[in-house]
Amino acid sequence: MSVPTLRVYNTLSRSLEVFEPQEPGKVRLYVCGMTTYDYCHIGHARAMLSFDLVVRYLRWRGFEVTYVRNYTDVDDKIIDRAAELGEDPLALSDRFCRALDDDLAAMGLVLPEVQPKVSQHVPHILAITQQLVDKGHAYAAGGDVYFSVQSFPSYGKLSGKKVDELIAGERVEVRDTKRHPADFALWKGAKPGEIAWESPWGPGRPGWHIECSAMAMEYLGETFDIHGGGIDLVFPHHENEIAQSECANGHGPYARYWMHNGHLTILASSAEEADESGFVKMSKSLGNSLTIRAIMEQVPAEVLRLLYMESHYRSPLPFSAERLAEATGSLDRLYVAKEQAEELSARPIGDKPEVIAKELGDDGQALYTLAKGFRARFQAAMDQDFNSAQVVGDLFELSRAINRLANDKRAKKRAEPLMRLALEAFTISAQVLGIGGATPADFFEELKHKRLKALGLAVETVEAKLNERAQARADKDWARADAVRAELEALGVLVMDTATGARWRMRVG
RNA sequence: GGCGACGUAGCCAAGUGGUAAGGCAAUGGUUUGCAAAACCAUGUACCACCGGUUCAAAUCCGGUCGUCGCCUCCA
Repeated sequence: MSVPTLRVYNTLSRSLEVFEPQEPGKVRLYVCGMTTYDYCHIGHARAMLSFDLVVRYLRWRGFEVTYVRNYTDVDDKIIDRAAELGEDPLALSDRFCRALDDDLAAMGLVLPEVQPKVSQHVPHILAITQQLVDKGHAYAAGGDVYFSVQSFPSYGKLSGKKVDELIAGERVEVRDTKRHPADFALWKGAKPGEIAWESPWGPGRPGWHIECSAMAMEYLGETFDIHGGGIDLVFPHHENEIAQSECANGHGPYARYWMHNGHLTILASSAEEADESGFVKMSKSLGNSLTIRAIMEQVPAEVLRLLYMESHYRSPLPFSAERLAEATGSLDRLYVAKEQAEELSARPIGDKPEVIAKELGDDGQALYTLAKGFRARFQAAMDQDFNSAQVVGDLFELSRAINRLANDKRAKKRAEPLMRLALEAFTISAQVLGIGGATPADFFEELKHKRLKALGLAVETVEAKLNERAQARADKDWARADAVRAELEALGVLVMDTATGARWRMRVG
């Protein structure tokens, strides 16, 4: 038997690697956070959720994780937006930092140990810049300071780009002040009226990439384990981070494993955006973004989580209203099963699950096998580059086994030990995927509440109709009862008659 | 054009060389006053295409086509 190993896809090597942290048992992780000039959209949420999964799993796996995620609060876009609104740039970014905090908290993300901001790390940034100038890797030009890509022979090792080919690219910003078109600003001289800090090269502010190097190294050291971010950051952002950091330090590696999440894509809204597949990346510049808060008004946060966890974090994820509705139904299904399991495990009967499994025949054995093996299968799947999709599939199989047993009147009475075992799977899932941890009743309530609100319906309206229907049913006036049910359905309310009275839920989509 | 990723049933989606999880949708059934939910049953997916390696490939290699991403701000 080999020791179970965690394998991680490393963008640097374009392959799955066995994960071994620099210091055994401890993981230092840096994730590129958001530039806070607006509300975050559900594409950003995917990045956040992807690394939330990574952090939670590493911890579940026994690693001690130091998680750093920054806010980029000094940036051209922030400055532009602030100027537009006549607001102080730092006040504006602070406002959106807090909005982001609210969004992420609502989604139940674990909090990083450190959440540094660029504006609080300018001295360190200047120190690194000075170091790079001193070592001949950077040069001042005008009020700016540029990093010289030609001074770093392995420039391009992350993205697979070659410096020579970047010259040819017409898309590289051409400025006379730069020695090479691909050189990038470490420090940008301030234009009149712009937010600025003093520096040996005059007043200015940090360039885009340097802040992550400064913050990552400040909290995690010159070499740390994992650096994460969206796939779009590979070039130039992460490539540049490597260059400037390894040159400043005089050694590599900067980050040992580079992890990148795939994009959320969305059906193109306009013809000129549309291509063969019809799906394009969600981004603010394409004007097709849906904010996290807008989605969370419609459905519980866990729905988004399930939707994301159903795909592997590196795959592109086509988002649509239909898929959101589908995920809502799927999550509902999981909670129906969980509720069954909770109800049937309420009263302990004191028998061992394996004994009960035998007693209850095939269905009992099936649930026992699925529930007992869940932890091992979970780890095997997650060890393979965080394969949450496989885990979700397993959860559905388990749910079906729970429901099957719960349908059997005789088995019901004896199922407690098995149901208890099955609920452990939900606990694991809740800990790591953040799915299935709520009390079913709470989940159903939240879903109802959000759907009603989205549709502008009052609970009282629904309840009045339900009462009316209950009366009609009591009178055995089926025509009347069905008519009321049809009215409710027209409103999006689905009614389910149970032994303990009618229950209802909101249709989604 | 360069670099990278991907191409699995109507849709979404796992798959760590040994003959394909799961979800949605659909059809039939059990259940129900009728429904809904749940359960059962039903899908031969030429695993994009063409070659190659192997006793054995969706899985490895090469080529072709297609899609997406990056090469400009971007999670």
